[in-house]
Amino acid sequence: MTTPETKPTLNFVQEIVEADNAARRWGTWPDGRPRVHTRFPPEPNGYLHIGHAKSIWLNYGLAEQYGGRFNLRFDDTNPVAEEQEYVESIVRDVRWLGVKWVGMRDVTGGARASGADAESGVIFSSDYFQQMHDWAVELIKKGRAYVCDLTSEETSTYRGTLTKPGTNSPHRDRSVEENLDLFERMRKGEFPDGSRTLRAKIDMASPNLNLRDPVMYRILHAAHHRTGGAWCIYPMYDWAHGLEDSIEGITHSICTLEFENHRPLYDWFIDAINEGRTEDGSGPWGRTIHHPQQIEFARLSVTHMLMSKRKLLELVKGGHVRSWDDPRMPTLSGLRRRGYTPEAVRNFCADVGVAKFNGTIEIVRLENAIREHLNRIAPRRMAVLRPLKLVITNFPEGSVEQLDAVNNPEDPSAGTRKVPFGRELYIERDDFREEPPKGYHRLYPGNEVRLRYAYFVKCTGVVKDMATGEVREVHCTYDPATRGGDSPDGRKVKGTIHWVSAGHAVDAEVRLYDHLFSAPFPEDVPEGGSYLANLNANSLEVLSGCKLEPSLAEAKFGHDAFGTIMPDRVQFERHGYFCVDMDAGPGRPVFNRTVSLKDSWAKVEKKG
RNA sequence: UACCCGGUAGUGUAACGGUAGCACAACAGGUUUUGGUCCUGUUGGUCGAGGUUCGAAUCCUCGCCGGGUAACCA
Repeated sequence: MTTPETKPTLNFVQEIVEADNAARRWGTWPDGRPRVHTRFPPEPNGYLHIGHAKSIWLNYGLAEQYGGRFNLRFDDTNPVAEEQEYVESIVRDVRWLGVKWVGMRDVTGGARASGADAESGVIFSSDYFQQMHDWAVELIKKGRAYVCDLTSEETSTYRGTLTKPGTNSPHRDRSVEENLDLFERMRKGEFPDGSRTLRAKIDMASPNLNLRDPVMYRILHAAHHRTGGAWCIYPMYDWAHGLEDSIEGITHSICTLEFENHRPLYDWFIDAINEGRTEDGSGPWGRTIHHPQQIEFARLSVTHMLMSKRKLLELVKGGHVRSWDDPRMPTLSGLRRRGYTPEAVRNFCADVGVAKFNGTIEIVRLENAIREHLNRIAPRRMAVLRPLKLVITNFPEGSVEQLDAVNNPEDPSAGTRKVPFGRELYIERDDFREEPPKGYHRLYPGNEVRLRYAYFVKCTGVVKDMATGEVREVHCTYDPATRGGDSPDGRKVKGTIHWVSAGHAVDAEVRLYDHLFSAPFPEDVPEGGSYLANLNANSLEVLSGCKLEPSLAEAKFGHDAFGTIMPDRVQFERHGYFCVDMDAGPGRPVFNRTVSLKDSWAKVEKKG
């Protein structure tokens, strides 16, 4: 073979995985392929956003491309923050992205799925509470953990600071027997919230604060969304997470950069459990447990957006947006309602790449991704958003023609449709000027333009409101020889504008969106300021009385088997991509603008 | 002023000791029945100083700058 080796460039995580695979570091699947097993471990305390999509794409993508497996696991170790509502929304969003997790049930053929179907295969960390508890007892017996009676304030004081070492807890040297007894009584509920903790005995002088005897269990007499009242002690993230990964046989435990300092602890806990264990189970504590590799990557940041769950919640609660799925939100439910496709979101994630540098992606990259996909798949339609009446004075009164319009120039298989044409039309207000600026190619007195897929028309005059001077109607004549938009005499026009027949137009509401935050870095605020000051007052513009070509009356939004909305998406020619909003109903069309088309004329005009 | 991690065109990401490339953005032109798409071209970069080497974005040292870390959150 003389074919040049096409070496796909790998991101640093893929490089690690490939090196591991080459060394068979994690063994093999029954089919002989090297084992790769990833997971996405959200806490069910908020809605997923575009940043989570990057993590899901990374984790699932790895499993997919290396023939591995992927788990969807809820990290539900804190009963006070977590709710079933979030579980449902997260499952829906992960499914929407096109991910297949181990044990996932697919429902097709128009069947209606149940809640159990939706969550089949989904894992909950809380299912491992008993195992985690047993391992904690083991660490106590090994002298690696102790019950501490310090209050949270005292614990914090004893921990020291970034520059000063901590001090040992006075309870650090309790006997194994006493620790066992106390921990058992913690579990049985004998002590009030916050009165005691189980801590790992590591090193109060470590420069890594995570290693200064971290808390493994806290007492919380709170009902858990899954386990109810079964437990009143709950494991902390650092203790729980590696164990969850271990139990599931996760090979690469991928998380974001801020967990880099936690990796030594992740490793310490598993090593502590493995102390006294052997591969063949001959050790005093039995068989070694699996020890995954934690890998950290840079989380996604996008200009004009916010990813903080807390702030997103504030936007919803504070009424700055309508809901979690407000089309201006960076949530996956918001993007979906806005008209984004899972393909575009995935392409965007692939496009921005994976590295350890904490940067910020320009939002145009996201907009570019959805334009690129919708350009290929969205049917074209004509819609007049800000209507102005156009009267063709030499067109026979009462006559209607059906003209052929191409559905998608990028996709010949999409075919054509008929669009009705008559003497009175609507055109865009912006497509007519009494006094055209330099370089203006659209309609103005004396100028000839093409009505897309229809005829050449020449502007002959205007009708104005006597009182206000506002243009009420534009009058023109048409050239019957140019039917379809071609001139037999070879005469050219500079402009082509869209139109809708006044007698056939469908009235609609159209919602135009702009960045939720006008500042590229909304969180950059002066001392004492709030990111809320960076909200864009014009992020939503609602237009009513828009005129749509009649075929658009049939546009609707549907649902998949799990109830997730699947809106129809179209391009309004010369405007942008739009989708049907879930507020639409029979006889009440409502469209969201997903993203506008690029507009080089607007750029020119702005410059003057 | 402790520890950890980073720093390549405006933005993001490649180059793994051997020609600094790609995408988006910007700019210029071409095609066009969407001022869209598509095509062509242009501008523009290795944080700094030393060192190792025939050769350094890459390895070493020292600076500089940025991020993370002191929840009984994850």
